[in-house]
Amino acid sequence: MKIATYNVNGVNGRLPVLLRWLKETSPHIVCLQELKAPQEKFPEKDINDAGYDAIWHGQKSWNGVAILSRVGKPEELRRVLPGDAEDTHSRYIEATVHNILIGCLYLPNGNPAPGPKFDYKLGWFERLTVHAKKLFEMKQPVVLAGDYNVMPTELDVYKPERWVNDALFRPETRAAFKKLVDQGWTDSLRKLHPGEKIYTFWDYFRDAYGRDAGLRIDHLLLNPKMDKRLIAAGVDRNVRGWEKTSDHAPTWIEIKDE
DNA sequence: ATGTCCTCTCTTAGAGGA
Repeated sequence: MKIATYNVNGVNGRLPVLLRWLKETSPHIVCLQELKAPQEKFPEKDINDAGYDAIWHGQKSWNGVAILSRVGKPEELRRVLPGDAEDTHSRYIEATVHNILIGCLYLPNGNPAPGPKFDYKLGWFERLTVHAKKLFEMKQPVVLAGDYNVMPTELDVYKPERWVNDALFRPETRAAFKKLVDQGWTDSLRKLHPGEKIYTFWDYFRDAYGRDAGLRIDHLLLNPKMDKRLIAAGVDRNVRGWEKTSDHAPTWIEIKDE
């Protein structure tokens, strides 16, 4: 079974790309981020016609997350990350799918740093870490998938020295990611491809994709129950080369069926 | 500083976000 995460950068503007990718690769469960669509403008019919059930949490203009499944309708558990009643961004949705707990997240970008946006990012990260601790301790297999807006190590950036002051790579951000992973989570792509240069995002600027000036910022973290079933992991980087494509590429894991 | 692409609006150009 294949579980994927994909920051689509506008689910309606990107619909042909999304549908083509779903058709060509047939992932069983998909986490989407950056829908950039209000709740009522999610293309539910097209998604259903492609063979997927979906739940989503939209927002006008920005953010927005969804979980798609062709192995049973996602049973929604929550659509807000706990810990801040004032937080109105739609950046988290969680469901049980096929007896797997799926957390789909879109962590704040945080630029410019330092500043209020960076503070919001670190605060969100802390709330995620608190919530993840509870999920980690569950008996069920758990996947925390999404756009973390973090390059965990220098290996995950085409030119680390250029990014040290950026919110995606500052020491505080990397430390926050490490604190989360150190609860015991498996960084699935890195586990199966240690030492390998893998990117999931290439800027639209200056032909970043053509130059392979990329970043690895989309991650699938697994608890031990899920890690045991991990078979393969990768990035559909060719999708980044399609017309009218997102700046992210779909990132996925393959797991053993039980 | 810049580059590009998305969405929305006091809309067909500019702002905000990434």
